[in-house]
Amino acid sequence: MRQKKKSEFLTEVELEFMTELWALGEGTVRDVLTRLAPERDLAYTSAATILRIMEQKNFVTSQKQGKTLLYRPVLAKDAYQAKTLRDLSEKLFDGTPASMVARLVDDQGMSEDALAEIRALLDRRLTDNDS
Amino acid sequence: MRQKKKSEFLTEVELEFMTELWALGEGTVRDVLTRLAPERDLAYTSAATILRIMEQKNFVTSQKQGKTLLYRPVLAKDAYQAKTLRDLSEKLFDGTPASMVARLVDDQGMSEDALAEIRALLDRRLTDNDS
DNA sequence: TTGGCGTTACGAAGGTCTTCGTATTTACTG
DNA sequence: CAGTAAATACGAAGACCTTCGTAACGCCAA
Repeated sequence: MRQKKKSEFLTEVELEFMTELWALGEGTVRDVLTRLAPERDLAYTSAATILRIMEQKNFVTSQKQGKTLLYRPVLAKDAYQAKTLRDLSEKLFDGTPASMVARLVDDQGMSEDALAEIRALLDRRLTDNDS
Repeated sequence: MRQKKKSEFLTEVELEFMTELWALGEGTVRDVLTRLAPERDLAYTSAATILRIMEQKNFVTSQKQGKTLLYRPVLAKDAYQAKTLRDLSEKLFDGTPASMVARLVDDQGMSEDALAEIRALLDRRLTDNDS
C-alpha cells in the first residue's frame, strides 16, 4: 500500500485549522473548534476527523493529555509561509520572486510605511550578506 | 440546479493549461498539448476535457476557427496573479501583504540578484510616490 | 462497579478533480 | 455522395476532500 500522493500542502480546511494551532501553539480538538467563527458551525466529530487526517499527513503530531489528544504543528508558520511562496512563485510567477513583489507592490493597497519597512528589511538582508 | 460552488481559482491542472494560454495569447487544444513537457504524456481527449471545463467555469472563452476551437483566457495573467496574492495574503498572512514580502525576503533560498531586483523595484515605487 | 459524558476511531455519503475511452460531429477529398 | 482524419461531447472510473453519524473507548463520580 503506497503512501498515496505526497501531500505537501494544506487543503482549505486544514489551513483553517492550522491557523488556529499556530496561534495557540498547541491545542485539542475542542480548543480549535472553539476558536472558529460561530457561524462556521462544524460538528465536533468533523473537527476531530480533520485533525486525525492532518496527523496522518504529518502536518501535526499528537500526544495524550489525560483522555484527550493535544495537537502541535510540525512546521512553524514561518516555514510553511516560505514554502507556499516558493511554490506559488514557481507555478504562477515564472520562478522569479521579484515579479511577485512587483505584482504585490502594484496591486495591493500597501501603505508608504509598509513599503519603507520592507526596504529597510531588504537593506539589512543585503548588507548582512555582503559581510 | 444550482450553479454549484463559485469556483474562483484554477485547479492545479487548469493553472498548467492557463499558463500556456497566457504565453500563447490564445490557442487550440493541440497548441496547449504540444507545449506541455513531453513526459507529461496526457491524452488529447483529456486536454480537450480540461479546456471545456475551464470554459464552463468561465476561465476561458472559445471561438470556432474552421473545425477547431480557439481558446482565450478571460483574465489576464496580471489580474489573476493579483487575485491570487490577495487571497493568499488573507488566508496565510493575516491580511497584511507587507508580511508576505518580509517572508519572501527572509527566505534563505532567495538569490542575491533577486533581492537586489526587489529593492530596485521598491525604490522606484517609493520615489514615484514622492513626486 | 456501573452509569454517563466527552473523546477518539471508523465508515460512508456527496462533492470535486483528473484522466481516459467511446461515440458523435465536422471538414475535406476523391 | 461516401470515406477519412481530426476534433468535440459525453460518461465513467478512481482519487481526494469535507462532513457527519455511529460505535467504541476512557475517565470519573455515586
